[in-house]
Amino acid sequence: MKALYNDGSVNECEDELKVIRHTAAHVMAQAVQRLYPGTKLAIGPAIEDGFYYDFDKEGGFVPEDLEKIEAEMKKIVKENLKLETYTMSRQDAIDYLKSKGEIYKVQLVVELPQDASISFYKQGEFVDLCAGPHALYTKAVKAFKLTSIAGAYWRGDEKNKMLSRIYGTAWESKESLEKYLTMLEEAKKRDHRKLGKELGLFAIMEEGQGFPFYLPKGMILRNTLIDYWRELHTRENYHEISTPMILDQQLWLRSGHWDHYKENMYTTMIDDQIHCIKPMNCPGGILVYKNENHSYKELPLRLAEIGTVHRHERSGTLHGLFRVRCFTQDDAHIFMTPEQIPDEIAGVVRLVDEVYTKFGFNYHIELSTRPENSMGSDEDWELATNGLRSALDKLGKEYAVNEGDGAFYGPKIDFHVEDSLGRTWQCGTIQLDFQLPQRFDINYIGADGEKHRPIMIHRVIYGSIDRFMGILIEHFGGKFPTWLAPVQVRVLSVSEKSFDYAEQVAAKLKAAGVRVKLDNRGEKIGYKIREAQLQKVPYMLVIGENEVQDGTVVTVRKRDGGDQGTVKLDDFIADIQKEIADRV
RNA sequence: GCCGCUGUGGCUUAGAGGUAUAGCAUCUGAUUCGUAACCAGAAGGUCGGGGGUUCAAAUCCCUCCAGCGGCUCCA
Repeated sequence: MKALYNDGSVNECEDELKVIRHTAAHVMAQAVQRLYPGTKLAIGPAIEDGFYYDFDKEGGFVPEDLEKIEAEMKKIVKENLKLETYTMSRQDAIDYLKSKGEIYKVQLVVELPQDASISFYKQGEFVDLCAGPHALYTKAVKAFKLTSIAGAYWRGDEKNKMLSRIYGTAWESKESLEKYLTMLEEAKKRDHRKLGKELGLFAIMEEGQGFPFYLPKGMILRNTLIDYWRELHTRENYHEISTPMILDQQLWLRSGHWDHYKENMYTTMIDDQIHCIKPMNCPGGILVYKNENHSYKELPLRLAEIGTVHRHERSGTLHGLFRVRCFTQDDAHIFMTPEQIPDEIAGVVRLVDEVYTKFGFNYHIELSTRPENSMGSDEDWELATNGLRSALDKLGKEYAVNEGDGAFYGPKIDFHVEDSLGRTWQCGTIQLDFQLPQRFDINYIGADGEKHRPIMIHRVIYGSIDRFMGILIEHFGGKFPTWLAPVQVRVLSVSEKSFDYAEQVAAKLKAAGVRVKLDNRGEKIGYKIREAQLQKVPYMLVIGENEVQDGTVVTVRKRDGGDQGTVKLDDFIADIQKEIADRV
């Protein structure tokens, strides 16, 4: 596709969708200004999957406005206006925008570098300050839909005025648009908040905003994840500990959390002394390390903790299990010598890879560097950042760099998993920390008999077990593999004549370590199957007179494969036990 | 926190100033049935909380609470 660049040239564009979406944003702004004269424009970029434009309009927009705007946009597309571009001198641009009352655009021009070329794009009566590139004609915007209205601060700063943002999506063809909208529908069906309710996994109540309740079935899923985690960490020579939920404020002053994280911490008074509900497990882990003397021979020392933390997140940011105020980390703190850094990082990266692969996730890695408002010296930060970088390079892992997104005590490697719908979520992280060992003055005795300072890694694999569960629910759409399924088998009797045998079958399965539920209600078999299907139980065993007569067989129905025919109960048990043990 | 929208029995939902809809789930009875919903009946709601307007409020107004979308993508 050819695009119009702001030097006036027409060239093949690199990113067709981006050009279409950016032009769609202009078409939308044009439609809005036609329908609601006096509406001021802020910014309107192309984004992933679509575009938005921020408007300053008295009274904002209501949902019905979207239809009107969409209709006007279709008109503009049909008019097939030609896009033109031209530049203005700085002062002319400011004067022009001022004359039109576009105060936000004026501000944008004022903040542009002195030597910047100030370009405008024009289509019909509509003119917008813009760097382009854009489509040649408005008809390029042929497949679009406005999706939502939202508030957004001018320049993303909450001290500024709240503007009205309209989001839309735009594609190169009607088919792609349809496909995208279908994907959105599918994502909605898989929403973990919806499935969590339907499958009886967890609940969030008004009485505890951001504090999830786990229901019996959710608890099975959660414990199964923890069992798997424990097995791996035992194998990898981690030592599991548990540290208190509430600790004296002095600890948090020393760790630096009080300075850097105070607004997110809950506190409580104990005997007139401020105590903090832990928002992180690290200070506790350090106290455990400090509890005794250590030799270099013990290093690396890997202390793991299934640690529940509480953080005050702003009410508007809460979201199901993805963003909560109480969650449990599969945490570990590794204390080591500087020489051990590369191997330890590599070990964690391999472990993360093993776990994510087990769940069928693809993932990508990001390296986050020093943020503003961080503690420690430049040298330490550089050393730590290079340590992470070289570990990743040595492993040959590809990664993106996220400048300024590190923790306040050190740089980090983040793992972003991609679910079955192609969305990504940050889960695992490895953080290198030179600060806390200093602050707590921890050390080990080296081969030279002298004290040395260990280096510390903070790492999680699931991240938050709660969030990971939410991701798993959406990733599998509630259809968990057998080893994770809260109920693995439902035994369904056809009629009263098979109640007794059904009960025996269920008892045998239970004894074999299978999570089984017996359905001996006086309902038709079709009804029982429907309910088991809706609950997404992997296996259903239909028990009727045929099975009773033989006395050793069951008829198997699979959640995804339907009727599997009749097999020996012992064979079924052996197969499902293997499936569960292999965690496939 | 901020902006916008929403809030009706456990769940999904009708209702837009005049006595609270329906389906699913629940309970009771009947049915004994072979791969996604058998039939009949019953019970269940101070319409998110509080305040106001009105002869009369689920419905209009104020306020608080909660949920949802967004506030990161920078002409």
